[in-house]
Amino acid sequence: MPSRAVLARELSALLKVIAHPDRIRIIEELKTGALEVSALSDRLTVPATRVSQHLALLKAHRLVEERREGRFHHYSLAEADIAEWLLDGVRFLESRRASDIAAQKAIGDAKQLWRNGVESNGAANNQ
Amino acid sequence: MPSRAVLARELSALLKVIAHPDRIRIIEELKTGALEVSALSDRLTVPATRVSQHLALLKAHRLVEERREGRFHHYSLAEADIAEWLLDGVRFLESRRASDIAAQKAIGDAKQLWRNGVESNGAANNQ
DNA sequence: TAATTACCTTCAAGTCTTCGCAGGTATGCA
DNA sequence: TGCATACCTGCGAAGACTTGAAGGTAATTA
Repeated sequence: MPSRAVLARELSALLKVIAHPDRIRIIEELKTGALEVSALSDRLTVPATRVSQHLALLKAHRLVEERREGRFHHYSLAEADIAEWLLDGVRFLESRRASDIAAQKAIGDAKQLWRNGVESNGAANNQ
Repeated sequence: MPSRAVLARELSALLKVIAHPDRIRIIEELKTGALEVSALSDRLTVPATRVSQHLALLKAHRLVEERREGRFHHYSLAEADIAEWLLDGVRFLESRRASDIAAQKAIGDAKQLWRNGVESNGAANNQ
């Protein structure tokens, strides 16, 4: 009987692991197949040391798997679902961003009206 | 043209906001309707000050909305989608936990066999 | 008016994360 | 054997997050 509190702790631990720009990009890059550290380093333009540290963390939480071949370490997603789920998050974010831009425009329009001194306008009593 | 890097930064910022046990539980509680601070404090058994601080953060990122009525502040989810999305994450976690328990049981069984010295058993060569 | 309730904000301490660097290991090649 | 490549690990500084305490505000009640 995993209590809600326990589940929330575990989920937050998982989210914390994912919640880093570099690590999100690593997961995205690995969605299309395994890559080695240097390749990821190039694609993200992030020092290989840092990539390696991120990968160690992702691996510790079993989000990626390591396969060694000679001196190369190939990393791949341990669970493809997670990448899909992440992508849903991106979609959510993009729709929010779109509405942000609309809201920004509305504010801009309102300011424009205000500057022009159109106080006879009935819709000017917000805040 | 939001670059991948920018999107990854924004998504990680959003995930960081969500990635806290208390805040995950707050989002879960609000899924069924608006609640005031003291009600959340009771349900999570977390000091009201802390709940208030979490809510302020969630509100700043527009994950929740505030409606004031007398001295009560009712909070509700600003975007229902996000709760659904979170729930997908929980499901993912639960399936992973289930397989963990299975793996754990397999290890336990193996240890049991090992203790009993049943080395003639063909299925005893996992790690 | 004074007290109470419900909530908010600021602050300081403790903790956790991130990052580059220096120094390691393991593999391959000459 | 020596050297280069590909990667890893430990360390410490800088910064971010979490938390309770103290001291607010605003609305209700006596």
